[in-house]
Amino acid sequence: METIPDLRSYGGADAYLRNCASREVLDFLSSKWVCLTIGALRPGTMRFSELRRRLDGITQKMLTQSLRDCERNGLVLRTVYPTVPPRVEYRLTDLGQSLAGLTDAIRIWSESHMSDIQVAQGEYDERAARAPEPV
Amino acid sequence: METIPDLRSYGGADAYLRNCASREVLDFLSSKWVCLTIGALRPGTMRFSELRRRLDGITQKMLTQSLRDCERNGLVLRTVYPTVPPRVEYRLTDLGQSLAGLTDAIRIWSESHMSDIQVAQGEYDERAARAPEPV
DNA sequence: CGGTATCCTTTCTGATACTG
DNA sequence: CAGTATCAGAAAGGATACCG
Repeated sequence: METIPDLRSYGGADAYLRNCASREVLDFLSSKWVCLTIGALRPGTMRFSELRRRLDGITQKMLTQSLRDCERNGLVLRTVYPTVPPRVEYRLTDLGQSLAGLTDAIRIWSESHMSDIQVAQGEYDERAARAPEPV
Repeated sequence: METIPDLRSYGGADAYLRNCASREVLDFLSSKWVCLTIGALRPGTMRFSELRRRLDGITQKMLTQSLRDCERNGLVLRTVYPTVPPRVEYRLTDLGQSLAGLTDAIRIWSESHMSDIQVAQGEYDERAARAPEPV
């Protein structure tokens, strides 16, 4: 017989609680390059240098770190071919694939609502500048 | 007649480019508390103190900052009732609602795949400990 | 109640140099 | 090619005190 402790969240996990492990997962997914890294790997296998070109502005260090973290969390698989020079390929695991659709949705939302947000920012800043304090 | 410049991304926006404004939007959505803040407001209006209790572990400063940023980006509406003591209510805008489903999906993924990730971490760390360097 | 302001620590990030 | 190592600056985040 199985225990089903709390069906409001999954397996008792609740990211709103500070000590729940899912909070750490969410924090990891919120790091700067994870969304773009996962998204870049979604179509298929890529080499390190290909990823570096795709993720415009990323440094070697951050790409390495992002890929290592993704690998450690089971999202990305790293394959080294012992050639000279070395060839290293990255691809999503099944777990990574199950996430990629969701992160891509966030990225596409960012792209498609970019101008809405710019308008909102402009209005907010103008209001803030016009009414610094009610004297 | 409409101009449709580049259909690979939305309105020409491409978060993979470092200077595209959508990159900033994506970075903002990747900040630590945004996902939980938006998610907490999804069911309806909430007061500051209610949010603070819901987002376990958040400091007053970070909640204020997160809400201000969301407000500035047009995701959240802030309403002040000039009573004593003051009553301040927060709710999602239509733009915020259009995002909330996506961020909630990420949070739920984190909760439902938490144990998969913990297993992956354990395996990765064990491999790293067992093969520190091929001598 | 719902904040601001300040200080301080930690984490993140980038730049640079070097390596098998 | 695909990293690692180190350093320094920037940014994020937290603790605390105070305010209308």
